Amino acid sequence: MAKEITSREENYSQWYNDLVVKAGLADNSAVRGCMVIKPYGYAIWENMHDVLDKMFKNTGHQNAYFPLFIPKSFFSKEASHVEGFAKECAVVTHYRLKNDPNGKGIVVDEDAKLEEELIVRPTSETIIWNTYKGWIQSYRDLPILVNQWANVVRWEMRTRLFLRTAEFLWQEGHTAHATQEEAIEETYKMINVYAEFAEKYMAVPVIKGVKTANERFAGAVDTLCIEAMMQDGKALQSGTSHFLGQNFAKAFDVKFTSKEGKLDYVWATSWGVSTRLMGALIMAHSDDNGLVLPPKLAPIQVVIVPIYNKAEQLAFIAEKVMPLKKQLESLGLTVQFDDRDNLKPGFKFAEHELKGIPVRIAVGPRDIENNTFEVARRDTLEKKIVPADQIVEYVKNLQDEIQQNIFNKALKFRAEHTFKADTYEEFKQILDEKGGFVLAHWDGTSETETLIKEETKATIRCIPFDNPKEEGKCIRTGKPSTQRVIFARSY
RNA sequence: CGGGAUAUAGCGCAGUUGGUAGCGCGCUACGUUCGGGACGUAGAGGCCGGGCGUUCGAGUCGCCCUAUCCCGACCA
Repeated sequence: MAKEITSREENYSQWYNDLVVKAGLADNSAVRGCMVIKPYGYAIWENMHDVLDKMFKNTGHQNAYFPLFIPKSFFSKEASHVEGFAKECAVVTHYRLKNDPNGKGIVVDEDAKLEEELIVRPTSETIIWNTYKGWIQSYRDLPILVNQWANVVRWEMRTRLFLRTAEFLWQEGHTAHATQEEAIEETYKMINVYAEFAEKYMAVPVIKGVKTANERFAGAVDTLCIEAMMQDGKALQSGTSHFLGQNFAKAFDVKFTSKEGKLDYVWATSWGVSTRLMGALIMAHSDDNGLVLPPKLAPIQVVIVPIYNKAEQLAFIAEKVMPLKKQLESLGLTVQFDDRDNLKPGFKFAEHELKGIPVRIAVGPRDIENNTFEVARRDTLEKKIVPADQIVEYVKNLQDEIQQNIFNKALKFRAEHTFKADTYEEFKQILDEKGGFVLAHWDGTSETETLIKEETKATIRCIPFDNPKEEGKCIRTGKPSTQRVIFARSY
């Protein structure tokens, strides 16, 4: 019986995959590139969902739901949106099956061909804007601040659990505004919500910034994003918020009468985060013993393991543990008493570490005798004997301490893996040998960015808000530049 | 869509020159264990991805499908 989690240093992607599967988060599905989220993984997603949902509602948004299927013609209405999304989509062409006339099995009934194909949504801008057209006549109908929790499908050629699956769960906010200023404000507001969620709940430090034209969402005027660094030094785009200008309003002919009685197109935003956040969470904190979950999102925050060899002993321990469990629960903590009798304590310890449970309390004869508990924290793996009268407060504080500690650790890691490069040689060397974020000058053109991408596989992750201005020369072309931007290889 | 690989028990794999299927883990029962991934004994579990062919005989050889994985192009 071995844990068989590959070491991070040896093969990062294998380590990641192993962890996702062994920790009971997800499996590869029988359907190509899709995933099965297991209950434990889903519990984490549910916690993320609940926190985000509350944050959206606190910023004035409401939930709604739109169709899974989108008529093909909707996609041809916004020109650049077609470019970006017309390709890798699942397409429904028929609506009926029949028994195979030549033998056994079921075949598609060719007589049941759809007049117009339906596209399984890769994102919902088009169907939502088609709907908004009917909702908006006057400035009094604005703003519309709607969010949708849904699944979407993008038929990617290369897939990876959580990071890029063919089907994934996400939320997409779609807002409509009377003015450009208000829409832009909304775009910034939501990227700030994402950043706050990432840092305060996921304990993942992120950089907020704006995407370059190359990396911009298809159909957007501007794309804001949060970028996180994984433990292999690669960047992960963790959330985006788009200012769509009037592009979709024009494409779907959504006009409103302003206060002044003038007819104008409405201004739009869209923003989303997905189950990819699960990947970020895993890759940002976990170690070779398994997951390390931030207490604020852990499905189980405290696990209590009894150590005993006779049934009476267990009963005795349970008697001592139950009041503690209740006390901790009354403080809002989720506590599990792991009294499974077919497993040894050592096995349970390893399993709870694999699952990333922040705090483990062990209770055995020794503790009963001394009136103590053994408390182990997942982030540092340190163990401490705590007197019974201090245990509740200790465990409560430890939750906050772990939350803070793993954030600090990730922040430190990012700082240690962020470099400046002033020449192209230096730039490439850092990418190959150290990885991480490279701050470098760039001449501001798409052509140069594409060139650098082709030559080094690094892309501009974002231009951070409040980026310091600095005179310099583009590392690739030598042309003048006014600021450094963040380059990195990414997922 | 190119290039490579794989498909055998729930999972991970072995299976020689073709002779009718095995190992480890897990699972079930009982017993001993229990402060860092225990052990013994006894069990259960397989249309060898699908189809066609070669052969007395195919997990093994040939052809054709299909699916999955890895590397590219694409991407939250």
